[in-house]
Amino acid sequence: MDFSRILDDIYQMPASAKDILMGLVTEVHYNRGHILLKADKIEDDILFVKKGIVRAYVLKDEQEVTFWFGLEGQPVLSMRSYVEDKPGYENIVLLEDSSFYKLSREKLEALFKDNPDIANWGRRLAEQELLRTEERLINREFKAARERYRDLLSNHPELIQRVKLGHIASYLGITQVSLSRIRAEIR
Amino acid sequence: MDFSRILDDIYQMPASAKDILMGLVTEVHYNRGHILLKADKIEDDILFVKKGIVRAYVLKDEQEVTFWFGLEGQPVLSMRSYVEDKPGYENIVLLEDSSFYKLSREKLEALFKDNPDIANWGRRLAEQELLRTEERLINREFKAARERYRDLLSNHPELIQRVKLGHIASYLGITQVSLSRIRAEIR
DNA sequence: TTTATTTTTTATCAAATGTTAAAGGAATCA
DNA sequence: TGATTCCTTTAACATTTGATAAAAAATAAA
Repeated sequence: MDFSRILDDIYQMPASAKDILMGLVTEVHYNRGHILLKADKIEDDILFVKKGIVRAYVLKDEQEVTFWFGLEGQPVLSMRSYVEDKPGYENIVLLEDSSFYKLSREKLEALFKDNPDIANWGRRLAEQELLRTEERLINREFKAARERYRDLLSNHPELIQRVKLGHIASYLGITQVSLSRIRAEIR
Repeated sequence: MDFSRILDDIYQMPASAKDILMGLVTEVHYNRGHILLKADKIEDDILFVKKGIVRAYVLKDEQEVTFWFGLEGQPVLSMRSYVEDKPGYENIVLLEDSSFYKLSREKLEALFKDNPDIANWGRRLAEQELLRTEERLINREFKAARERYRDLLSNHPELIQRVKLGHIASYLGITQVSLSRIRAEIR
């Protein structure tokens, strides 16, 4: 997915503003297993997945609790670094060899102050992530794991091919054994 | 909590921009039990709690699943109306007689386009809510109900006084009976 | 206050999920 | 190919949570 399309999907800016962001972006590539963001570190960049897939997790008594998968087109950022300029809580690791569009947080912050169109682009980015995050929260709050697995199957069937079931179970908030039972039931 | 303080806590604007928002705001008051936002309706306003407390819930097979409590100073909005101008999924009801600061979403949207300072204020509002929402999601994802109840007790002891335990149980994602068991254990 | 109503706790039993261990499959590498 | 490693499923048992009902406590109404 190209960067121009990613920008437009968030907020349609005049060409002048869009060109500034297009000029700022760089591309990076890492292999499967690379840790893109580290917990307890202030992250200086925000990224967008060009190709590949990433997994966000938090450590809980030696266990990795997965709370997000990032697919093509999605923004990857340390929320607390982005919003409060403080160390974040999440680790983000590549599940496949992946490439990203990268923006400097510092430069972006300066543009927000200077350029009203880019400020509105940043506003829409946050608003859209906010809605998605609240929807994930509510989904989790009121659908059982069984139902959320079915939703995953119908909305993101490719995810189940590309991601280990242990990670999916952790994302659903159940053990891998329970997920196996659910899968056996459905078959 | 006064509106000027609420604005400043989100983002410090020059007086000129702040005065515009101060001029736009109105105050409203409703009694306990009043339904402030209705599911499946496009909401035209966004509000901030001046005094009182509200509860957001979604209906799930005749049952109300609580996913948020709004205390003094917090923004109250239909997320999907605010972000996508579509009907929302949540109901919000007053748990006490409460008063609010109210802003027209349409006028606010126009100001975002016209006024860069207000656009940045709107950006910060969304970013801060985003961080809070993601933290709630992660908390829920990796802390057991027992631990989250303890957190509530230490972070918002007043909530447990002001809100019925049935609502708290629903917020924690457990039955009222389970919450009673947890409370009995802790004593 | 007394009575009625609502909310919270306790008890009992059933159902769902977790834990641990072992077996079966799939993928990787020499 | 065969051996090794990693991933997924299955089984057995323990623990937790839910559902339902009833008792106790708290709140509201007469």
